[in-house]
Amino acid sequence: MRQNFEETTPPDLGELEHEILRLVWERGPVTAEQCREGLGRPLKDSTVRTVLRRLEEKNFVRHAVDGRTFLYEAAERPNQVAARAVQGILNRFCGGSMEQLLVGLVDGDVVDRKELERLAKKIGQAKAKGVGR
Amino acid sequence: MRQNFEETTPPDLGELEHEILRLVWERGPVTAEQCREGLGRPLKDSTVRTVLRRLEEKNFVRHAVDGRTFLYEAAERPNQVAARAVQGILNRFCGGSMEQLLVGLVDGDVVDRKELERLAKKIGQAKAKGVGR
DNA sequence: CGGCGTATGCTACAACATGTAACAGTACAG
DNA sequence: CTGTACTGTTACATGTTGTAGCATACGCCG
Repeated sequence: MRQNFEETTPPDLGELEHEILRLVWERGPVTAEQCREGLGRPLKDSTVRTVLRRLEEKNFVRHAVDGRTFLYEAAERPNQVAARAVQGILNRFCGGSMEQLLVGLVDGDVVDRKELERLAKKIGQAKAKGVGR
Repeated sequence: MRQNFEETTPPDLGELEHEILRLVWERGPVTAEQCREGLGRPLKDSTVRTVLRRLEEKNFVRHAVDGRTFLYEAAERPNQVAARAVQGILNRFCGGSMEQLLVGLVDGDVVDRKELERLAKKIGQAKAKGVGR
């Protein structure tokens, strides 16, 4: 009965799932084997495959088929996943108020007041600049 | 092996834990019984007590003793919990870059570009206003 | 004083999530 | 046609969360 507030919260990811997702992000399309090599620990490839499959079920990655090998790539960019996660937090803890959230971030020293202002301004000005999808 | 990235990520909360925590926030110090009444569903009081105890273990609430009754109150305000959660996301998905996070929020339509700028400016100006702890 | 009602403390248990892996099946290289 | 490299399926131990029962303690009423 994992949390799934208003369909926006990504399901939780475990530590290993995270590590592997990170690898997929960093190294573009990867095979399970390449993933396994990228990890610090020596895990069986079946382990890595299982995790990749779960990540795919959760729609964090997809795979293409190259010959008979799966090439995994991320389904979303990290900051989009982050955005969805934040959306969940926003709803859960801040009653949807972005202002409350930002105030919390500043109060909690997650970001400096001035820094936030600067970044927001910067982003605000970079209008429909082709950074997006 | 629940995620606990750099000691900043709050442990996950289940749906019921959330509901109850929300009640504690909304109704100030409450007894387990009052909590139970506040819930929509009819849950046994032992259920509510268990959840409250777990919330306390996770440091989301504390309790004072009034006679032989526990009065639960939140340990942190919601937006502080939110801030810690966001900190975790920031580390996990954005390599700690607040800019990346904000860009994601705007890209993902979690907040409007202009709105973000407006809020940031507002917060930036409300200097050491006595809103804090 | 003794029982009742009300709280708390401790324990339990099912369902699900996650880490970890074995084993089976299958298709291509030689 | 046989081994090798992949995928598909299944399993299992642990930890988390929802949900609750039972034992126990303490003060009040008669």
